[in-house]
Amino acid sequence: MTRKQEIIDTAKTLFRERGYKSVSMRDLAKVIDFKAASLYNHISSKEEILAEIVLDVARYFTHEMNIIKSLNVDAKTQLEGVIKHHVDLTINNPEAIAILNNDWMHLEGKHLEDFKMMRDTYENDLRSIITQGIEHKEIAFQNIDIILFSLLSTLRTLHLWYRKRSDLSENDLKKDITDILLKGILVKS
Amino acid sequence: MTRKQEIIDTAKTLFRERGYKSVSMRDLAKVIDFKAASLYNHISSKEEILAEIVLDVARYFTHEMNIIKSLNVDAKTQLEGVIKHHVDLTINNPEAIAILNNDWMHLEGKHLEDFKMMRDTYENDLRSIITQGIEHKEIAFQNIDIILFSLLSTLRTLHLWYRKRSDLSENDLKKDITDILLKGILVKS
DNA sequence: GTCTATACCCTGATAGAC
DNA sequence: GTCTATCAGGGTATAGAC
Repeated sequence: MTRKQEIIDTAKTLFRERGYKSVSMRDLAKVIDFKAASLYNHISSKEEILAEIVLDVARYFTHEMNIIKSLNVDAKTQLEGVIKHHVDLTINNPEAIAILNNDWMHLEGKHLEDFKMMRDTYENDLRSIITQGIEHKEIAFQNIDIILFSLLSTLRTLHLWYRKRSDLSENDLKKDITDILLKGILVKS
Repeated sequence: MTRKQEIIDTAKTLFRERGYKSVSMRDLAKVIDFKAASLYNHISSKEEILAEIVLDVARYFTHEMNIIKSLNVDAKTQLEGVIKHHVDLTINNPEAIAILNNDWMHLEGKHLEDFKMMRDTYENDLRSIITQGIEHKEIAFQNIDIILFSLLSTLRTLHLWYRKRSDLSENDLKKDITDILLKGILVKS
């Protein structure tokens, strides 16, 4: 692991616990037994650390969504795929998801622009899947935005709950979350 | 409106937009055409402003939950009541809900303790309602914590979505949210 | 690549004149 | 009750020795 990666990993933990704005470069340096000035040999600014954390996850979500879109399967299967990769990421990188949720607003300039673009594209792609599901009568409930909102609310805050209930196996979690999110949406078959 | 209330109302807007830690007392003072020092004639610290905002909402939720518990109605009706007062508060005080979600961790001492106590009590009350619903066969899905999590995730982040879709009437929002949250949980009748 | 020293600015908060 | 002046501390970041 490079020094830069060590800095980012440490920042992930601290940013999640206390929030980006509440963690100083001195705090960060202390954890890895450095002086704050030394951090700047590996990163160019505090905001760069935030951007690496947040944009990395955002790119991952974008990538996964593109795979799902390319599969040419029905809406239900696509939604299952979306839920699956949210759960995967929640388990493998909960800090990054928490930071993305809470501190994306502290990105600056092009980082902020890129983030918003990826987020909006992701939401639009998901909306398209839902619309398709309604057209093909796979989805019963008619209000597209409410479905979109309800799905994303649950998936984006999953990390808060997995923390308390990490005794749940990955597979059980996937099954239960998929059940509760889709059974209310899908036409009973 | 007292001066103190004016300060708190202004803080609500700023804290929501930029986060508690990113808003300085000078920022706050500037908006209401004050010098920062003058704020301290009305409030004793920055954290007191946060506490007033957050604990106010927390007390409101606690109060509403106590009313619902006292009603002696079935679980479905109780859940509808919970959803209703979340929607009410989202429409009437979205800033406070956003700040509660994002910045409660910056409360200190007794304020922090009180907040956590009220939050935990609320979650336990809601869990009891769900448990009761399962026992009385009103609720089909069996995993109590997943139901609790899914409900609260959606209700707590409703403010993010109402902002974008404030064209929705209050009643339509209540109906649609109640539908999507309960139809997946309740036994088809 | 890490350190010490430090620049420069912003922070919450207080003292005391008016 | 508002102001000016100020304090003590902490923020990000850089310069330059080693």
